[in-house]
Amino acid sequence: MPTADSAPQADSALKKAMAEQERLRPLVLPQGITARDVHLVAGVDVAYAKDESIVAGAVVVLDAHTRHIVDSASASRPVDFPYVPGLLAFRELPALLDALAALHTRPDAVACDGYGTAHPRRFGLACHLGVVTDLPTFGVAKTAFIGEYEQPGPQRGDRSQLTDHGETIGHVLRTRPGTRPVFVSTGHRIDLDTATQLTLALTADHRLPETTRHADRLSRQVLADRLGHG
DNA sequence: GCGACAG
DNA sequence: ATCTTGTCGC
Repeated sequence: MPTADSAPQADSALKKAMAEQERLRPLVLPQGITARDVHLVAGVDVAYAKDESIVAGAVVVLDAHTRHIVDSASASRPVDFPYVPGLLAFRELPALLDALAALHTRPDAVACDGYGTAHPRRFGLACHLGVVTDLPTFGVAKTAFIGEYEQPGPQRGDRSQLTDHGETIGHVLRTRPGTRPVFVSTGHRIDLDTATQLTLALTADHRLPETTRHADRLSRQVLADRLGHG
C-alpha cells in the first residue's frame, strides 16, 4: 500500500474521501425499521495482516431471536487506504462489500464495528455502508471517538447520552455488568432507540454483540487461511 | 501550535 | 487493528 504520509498525493486522496462523505451524507435516512422488523441481523468486521498488507472482511447473519448462524460470507484483498480517524470506511468498506455480495441471504439490519452518525462529519462507517447497500445499519463501537458523556449506570441496559455541541449523537450503553460500556450510534434507516434495543438483543453473555463476535472470528480465520495458503 | 483520534 | 506474558477469575 502507498505510504507517503505527507506526500501531496496522499493528501489529495484524503480530501477526496472527505468530499465523498459530504456528498453521501445527505442520503442517510434517520429512521426506518423497528426492532420487530428484524428477523435476520448481520454483523460485519475485518481483520488485518500484521503488516497491514491484506484485509479480510466477514459478515455473519444470525436469527435475531435464537442468535443462531443462518448464513455467512467473507472476502480478502490488499489494503489500499491508510488508517485515518474519520475515514475508516475507505479502508474497510471494499472488503465488507465483497463479503456482503457473496451472502446468500438479505439481512434486515447490519451491526457494524465502529461508529455511524457519531462521527466528525456525521458519516461514519455504519452510515456509509448503509447508504451504499441501502440496508438498515447501526454502529457499536468499543472506545470513545467524539462527543462527551457521563458514565452510565452499572446494570445491563443502563445508558447515558453521547452528545456533541448539545446534540445527541449516540448512547453509551452498558451491555454487561462489570465491563466497560459500548458506544451505539445510528447508521442508516434506523433510529437510536432501535439501534440500542437491537444491541441489547444481541448481547447476553458478552460485552459485544454476537454478530460482531462471530464476524470478528470469521475474518481472522479467513485472513489466517489466506496467509497460510500463500 | 498541541493533543486527541472508530478500527 | 496488531504485537505481546503473565495474571486474575468464572
